[in-house]
Amino acid sequence: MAKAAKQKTNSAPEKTTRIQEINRRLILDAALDAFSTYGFRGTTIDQIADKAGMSKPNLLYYFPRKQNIYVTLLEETLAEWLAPLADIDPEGDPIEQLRKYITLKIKMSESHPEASRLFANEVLHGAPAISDFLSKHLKPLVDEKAVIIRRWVGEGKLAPVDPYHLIFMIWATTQHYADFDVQVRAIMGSQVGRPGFREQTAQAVLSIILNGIRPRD
Amino acid sequence: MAKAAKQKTNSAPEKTTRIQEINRRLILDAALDAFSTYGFRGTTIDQIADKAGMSKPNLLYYFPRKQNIYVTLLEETLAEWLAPLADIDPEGDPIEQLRKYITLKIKMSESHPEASRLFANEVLHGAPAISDFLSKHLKPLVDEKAVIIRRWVGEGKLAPVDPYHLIFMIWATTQHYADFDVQVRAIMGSQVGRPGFREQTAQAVLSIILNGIRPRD
DNA sequence: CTGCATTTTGACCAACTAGTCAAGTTTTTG
DNA sequence: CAAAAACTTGACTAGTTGGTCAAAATGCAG
Repeated sequence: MAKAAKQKTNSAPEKTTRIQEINRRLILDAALDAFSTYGFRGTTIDQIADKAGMSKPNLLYYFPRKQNIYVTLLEETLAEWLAPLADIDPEGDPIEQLRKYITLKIKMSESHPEASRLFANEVLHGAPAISDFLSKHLKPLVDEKAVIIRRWVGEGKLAPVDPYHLIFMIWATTQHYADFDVQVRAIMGSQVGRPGFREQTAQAVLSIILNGIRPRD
Repeated sequence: MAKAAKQKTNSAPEKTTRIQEINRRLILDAALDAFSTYGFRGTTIDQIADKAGMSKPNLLYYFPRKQNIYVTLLEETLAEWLAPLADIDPEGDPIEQLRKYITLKIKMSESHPEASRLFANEVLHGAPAISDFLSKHLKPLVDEKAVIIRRWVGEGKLAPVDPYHLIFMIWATTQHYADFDVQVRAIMGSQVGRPGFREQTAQAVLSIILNGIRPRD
């Protein structure tokens, strides 16, 4: 949807200039910061323009509507955010695959908390901009992985567990550290910033979930 | 903070009339609905007044500022929301106590999803209105329960687990079903509404977490 | 270096929104 | 039942915000 700047011709090519590339990036970075902190309604175009170091009309030259910036950001983010799930290998060792997945998600939660918050905010408010994406891309992917997990359970490689709830639990737990960062900090204080905190978190989460789904006799 | 309507005298008593009681309730109910769906900035006073069936100036007669409604709601909600954690019995059986806690949280997530979303939204945006509450009330409570859990671990009644991360995991997982309801529905479809879904959820969550922290030899 | 396309911006507007106010209506109370 | 208190509202204001526009500045191909 996000139409770029005006072009010489009205045909397909959509060539982007050097300046366009730079400025669109500046805008998107600034917008991610703002949207993830204040939400869509709580963010003004002026704020984004300021942060991006340009005038409001100039920003609107690249993204004619505020909504365009928001949707572009979500689209950009979602693919990347879901990649690790797609990477779960049906032929790998179940516990090992899930360990890798959880570890990666915790890393992402630490390195891109704004992306997590942007997404959380959108879903929290009913996902008006991405409900299509959820049903057309997310659901099939999860369904696919659920089949694999269910097979693993059938083969006795995992304790009997509902695959969907397991995936929700992994999402909820890992993203909690990004989305509820303020609360985590209020409770754990200075520990949060310290080096090694992520490893400690990963250790605790992995220990509970993996032991929770390890096959028992 | 939330000052009630004008009173006869300017002394302490703060007596509330029948009408005040009814109307404040109408306003707060309408506001919870709106704030939890659209967030603070996304909700207008007119919206709340409409939903509550009164004029905007009349609403402002009861809550002179939009902020007042919001803060009152958060305060009202938080105490109730935290009660189950406070109820964990240091002398009870660890697994049983945690089972009860998790079950209760999942029930609340289903019966009061708006409250969960209101809170999630506030924390997601940096908890500007309740950071005091977090450090002055939530932290001490969690610290207190962490000591208990740590003792349980020491006594060999639970597998070695960091109490804070365990509590975060319980919060994250249970509240996920309220906060990310749209996503859960997009993926699990019609199952979500069906009777027994909550029991199925509770079963899955309990199974993973409790087995994850059950003492191992 | 010249002419055209691209980029940038100050000034502006219309819609929206939190909050005010004075004048009315209803409820309570002595 | 009359006066006082409590409640209700239409009309309004001031500030904010998304978006427009025409004109100026800059970049770039030949």
